[in-house]
Amino acid sequence: MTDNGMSATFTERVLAAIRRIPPGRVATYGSIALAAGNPRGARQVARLLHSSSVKHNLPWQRVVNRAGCIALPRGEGYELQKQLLETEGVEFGAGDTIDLERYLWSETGLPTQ
DNA sequence: CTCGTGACTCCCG
DNA sequence: TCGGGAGCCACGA
Repeated sequence: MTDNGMSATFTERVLAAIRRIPPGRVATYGSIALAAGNPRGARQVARLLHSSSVKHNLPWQRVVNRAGCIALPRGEGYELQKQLLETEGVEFGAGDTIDLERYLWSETGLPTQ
């Protein structure tokens, strides 16, 4: 009771941040964690996605690693994620990497060129 | 309470 | 250039 219900947990904020990623854009685990208030929570973001992506109906495909690559292994969602992103207009370059300079979504105003 | 886990990331050699 | 190791930390059992 000492705490009011307004304080969202890290998890809640992560889910909210992921939901804010617009179609055709991507975010990294680290950027989501940062937006959720925990710059070191990248791994938790990954874990949350793994356990709650489908359950919470999240745009999980818009989260990639810092290198702009899909983190999922081949055959375990990799192909699906890539296709979902391409459908949204995200282009993949050599090595199936996404140009983060161009597609990375930032919540802080984002001057994306 | 403790312990294992993980779709990460950074730092070295 | 590339790979391995360690750090981190919330969540579920």
